[in-house]
Amino acid sequence: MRRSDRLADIIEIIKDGRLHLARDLADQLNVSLRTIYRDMDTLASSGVPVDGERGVGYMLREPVFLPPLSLSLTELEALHLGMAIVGQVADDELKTASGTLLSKVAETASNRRNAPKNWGFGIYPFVQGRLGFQHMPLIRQAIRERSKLRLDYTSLAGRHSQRVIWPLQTEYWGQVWTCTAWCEQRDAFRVFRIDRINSCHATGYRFVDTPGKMIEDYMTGLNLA
Amino acid sequence: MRRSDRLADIIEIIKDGRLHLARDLADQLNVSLRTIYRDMDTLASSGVPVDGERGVGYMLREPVFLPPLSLSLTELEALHLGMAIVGQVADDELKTASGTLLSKVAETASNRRNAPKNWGFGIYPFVQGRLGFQHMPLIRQAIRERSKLRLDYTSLAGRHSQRVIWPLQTEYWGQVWTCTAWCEQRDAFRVFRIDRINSCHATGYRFVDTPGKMIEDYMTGLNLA
DNA sequence: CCCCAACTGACAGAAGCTGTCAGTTGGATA
DNA sequence: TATCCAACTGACAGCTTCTGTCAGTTGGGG
Repeated sequence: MRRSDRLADIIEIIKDGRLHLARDLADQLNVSLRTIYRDMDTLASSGVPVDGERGVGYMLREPVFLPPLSLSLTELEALHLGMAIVGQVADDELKTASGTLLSKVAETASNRRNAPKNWGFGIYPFVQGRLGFQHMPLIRQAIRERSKLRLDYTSLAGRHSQRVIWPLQTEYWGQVWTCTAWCEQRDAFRVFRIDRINSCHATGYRFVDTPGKMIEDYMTGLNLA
Repeated sequence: MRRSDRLADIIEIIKDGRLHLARDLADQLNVSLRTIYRDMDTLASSGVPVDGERGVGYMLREPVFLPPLSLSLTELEALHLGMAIVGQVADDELKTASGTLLSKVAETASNRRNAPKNWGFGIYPFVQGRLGFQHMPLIRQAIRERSKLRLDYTSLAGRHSQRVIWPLQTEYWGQVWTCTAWCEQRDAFRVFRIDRINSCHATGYRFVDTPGKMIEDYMTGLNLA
């Protein structure tokens, strides 16, 4: 087995985010412990964000690593269109992310033959107004971490309420963003318009995926076209 | 210099899409011709789409290669949101591309710690109806290749006309797609609603970027908010 | 037919990789 | 405080791989 292939294998293995001992990697790849340490050194010097801690093991630092991808022109166009739209309809956090993502791709894809300066997509503001964007980063984080949120909400009918919700998913409807959640007060699924949220805070508690209270359960209860 | 680094360099060099002679690469990288041939073999066996033709040189086949990217969680979310929207508002070609792009990313990013099955975004159809999507792949191709198109068009006012246009850019307005082009008949920029295009064919002729007739010129003529 | 430049095979010397061994270090646990 | 763990480091010899040289072949274009 070529050394470079083994290095790729190591990345593949530790990419699961779990802890890995050099000992285990050595066994798995049929090389000596010393070789693993040398490989880790090589990887680190190539910019792979691998952390080794004495007495603990190896882990990949947060950023998710994508191996070399080969994208077709159309896929690149889809990417550009998607990021252009996200840059228009999403909150600042996602806008920034769409920009940095594009710049990472562009940096490496730009010096190809006939690289277009312009990707042939123009996106003009088609969602305007106060959309409650300020709450979206917190809500997204809560969805990721399964954190409960305390909402101060005013329904479309004008009714005011306070809820503790388990945020499951955000939806984009072309005009408004909503958040589907399990509501502890109503003990049922509820969909909240994000622009109607007055305030929104993490409670500090987590929730756990519970059958009957997961986004899949909500989806199956719907009959979409 | 490590061999694996040199292989990366070779990819970097030929990624410009131009023709490269093994001789030149050898000079540039300070190795012998034979070594370049061996490297090319290694690259090909690793799946890099490099084409060598006797008497001609080396070139990278179409698909654009992205080197390993490191994306933050938020960037991955932006990507998922963008592709979800593209999957709703674009034509079949782009829809498919958004799907394959996501699957390529998912395949490699999915087995990370706490990989979400669901990315917390729901996108519901917010653009419906007959939008002239069937013309969009052709238009996009024409923009890429700078091909003139012959249109059969019905304006919103109901006026029927035939045009030869230089397609420059497509725009998405949240409800409709348009194409901005230089119109040979009017000798001016025109914006066409794609859902009002009755038919659309390549003329077989190309146009060349001409000052005053490029998308940048059109953009500077606008005063966007 | 010739030219070009990609390709192939063989071989020996150089370079890099690997395992073994014998350590050290920093953090967590007892 | 001592002990354990597993990451780390340095040295060295043997092995593997890479590399340049040389002497060819092959396929396409003029």
